[in-house]
Amino acid sequence: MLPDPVSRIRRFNRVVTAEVGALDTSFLGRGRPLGAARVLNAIGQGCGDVGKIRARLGLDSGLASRLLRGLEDEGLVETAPDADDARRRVARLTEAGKAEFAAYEALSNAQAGAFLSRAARTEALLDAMDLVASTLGRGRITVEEADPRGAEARWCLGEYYAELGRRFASGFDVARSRDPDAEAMVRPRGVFLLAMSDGLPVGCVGLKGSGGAMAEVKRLWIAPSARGLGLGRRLMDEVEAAARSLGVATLRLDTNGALGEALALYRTTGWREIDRFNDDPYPDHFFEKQL
Amino acid sequence: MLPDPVSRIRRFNRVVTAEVGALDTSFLGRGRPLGAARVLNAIGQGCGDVGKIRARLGLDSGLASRLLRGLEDEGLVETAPDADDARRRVARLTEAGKAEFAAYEALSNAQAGAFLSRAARTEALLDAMDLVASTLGRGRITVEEADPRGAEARWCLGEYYAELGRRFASGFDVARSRDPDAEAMVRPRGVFLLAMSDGLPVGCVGLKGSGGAMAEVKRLWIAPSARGLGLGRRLMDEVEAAARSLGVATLRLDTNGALGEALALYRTTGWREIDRFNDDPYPDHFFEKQL
DNA sequence: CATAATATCTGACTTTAGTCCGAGATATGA
DNA sequence: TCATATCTCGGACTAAAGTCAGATATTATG
Repeated sequence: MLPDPVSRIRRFNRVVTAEVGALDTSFLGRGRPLGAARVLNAIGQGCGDVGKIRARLGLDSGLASRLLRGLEDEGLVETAPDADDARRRVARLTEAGKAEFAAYEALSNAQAGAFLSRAARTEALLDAMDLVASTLGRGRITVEEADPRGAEARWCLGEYYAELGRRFASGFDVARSRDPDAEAMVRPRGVFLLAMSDGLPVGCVGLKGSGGAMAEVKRLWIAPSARGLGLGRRLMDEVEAAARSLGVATLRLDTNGALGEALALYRTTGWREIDRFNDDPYPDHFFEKQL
Repeated sequence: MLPDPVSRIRRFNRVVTAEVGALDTSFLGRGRPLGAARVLNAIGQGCGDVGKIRARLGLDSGLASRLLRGLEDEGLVETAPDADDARRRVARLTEAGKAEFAAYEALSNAQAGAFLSRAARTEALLDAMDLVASTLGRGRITVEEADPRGAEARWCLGEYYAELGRRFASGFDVARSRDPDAEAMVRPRGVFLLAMSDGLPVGCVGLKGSGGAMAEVKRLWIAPSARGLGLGRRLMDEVEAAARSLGVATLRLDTNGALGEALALYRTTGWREIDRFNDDPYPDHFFEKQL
């Protein structure tokens, strides 16, 4: 019964509940009760609707209202009725509120930095934390359209290229590949989708279109921390839906036999293997799907 | 600034505070306030002294006393003065208390099991959880003497042999090695030390003695999740102290060049490389240290 | 337009956690 | 032995979190 899986999970819970509170005490560092600090931070992160705040923090309507009033009395928050539906109210930070929010952020960053500077084997630890967080937070992973030239997208693509370099026997050099220009992956020609898990990008896929009835799926990548969560399938479903919304009737893609998970995914989701349709040196498998 | 280390840590904190509470709600599942449930569980885990409960849970003396009284009123706990020092009181579970404790345990196990059954890539996830938990809980790692024939010790030794098998080009077969019999690693001839991190064994070392002035350090192993925390050095310090307490004047050990971390440790902690002193087929480096 | 549903707010309330202090019993050391 | 320290306990208190039942304003619906 010793280090069986269940006792390992329970140990993780024990340690984490004991230590994470100590690790990030930023919510308690400025002489304000936890509840008020949480509301302030939710607003600072752009969650202004009173109802959303309630849902996000799991608060009773009365309690939420009173916490908001407290922040208003402190001069940190202003509320106004929603323009579309005057029953709702929207809260936003005043200048003083922004300063206070920034102070919380700085505290939290400082504490995370201090923890990191004490840790050994930082990269392995961060990878482990990413894996645990992605698994625990799998239910909150969102897929959203993004600009392929944005910071998150560029980071994902960089990781994707690096992984191809490791997995292809010949390595991988973007310059030798038929790299789609970003324009082709932006509406109205195409789209670029990012999977986000609590603020961390954990996957992407691009649709490279030309405005016609045919488009190509490119750059499907899942972060190592988020594999096994069914995210590849989800991204493919979403990119297909986006393709339909753009009037695309036929999808194509190319890939390499070294990417076994991807091959398996395509083969079980209605893709048909076809003949080579380009002269890119890297792919050796070609697929098509009618929408 | 994107997936920089600090934001990865903060994401981990966010996800874990949001999810771990939901993951293990066993302390709230039986209609008893958190504080009372925590005290009951501390007692169930053998932490009966009132003072120890206070220290472990970080409670004020008044609060602890009141929670205990509450559990007594429920008929779950009995207290009695300590035999050695009648100022102290010791609490123990009644039969009803044991049943209640078992119910909490069952709840917690069921929830951990349910989480596990939903997770993919279980082994990688558990390894990541171990690594995170060992790092976060590094301050609470204890080193204690244990029976080398106990379950924890046997598990550590099994992991140690498996690792040698992976790291030696020739593999490793215990039967071909000069395996010390457990008797030689038990007082008064020797000792066996276990490093425990929140209930999980994360390292071991043995001292094989014969009752004379010479003894041999064997089986130094650190769990992958606990490497980089300085635990090897700590175990060696403790085993040296134990050797001194047994009247040992000279320590020896053998090791293999494939175990680089161990070699580096010995070379920087006062060990002197000497000639081969046995005919074990696996070691190729031999060390000695005067105490 | 009347009615129902929705969103927020307020006031009154309870529960839980936590603090402070002194009392009483016991142990320790000059 | 006597002062002092230690340990637990209970009383009085506060703070924070959470609950519940209207009140009010707005929007949706037949």
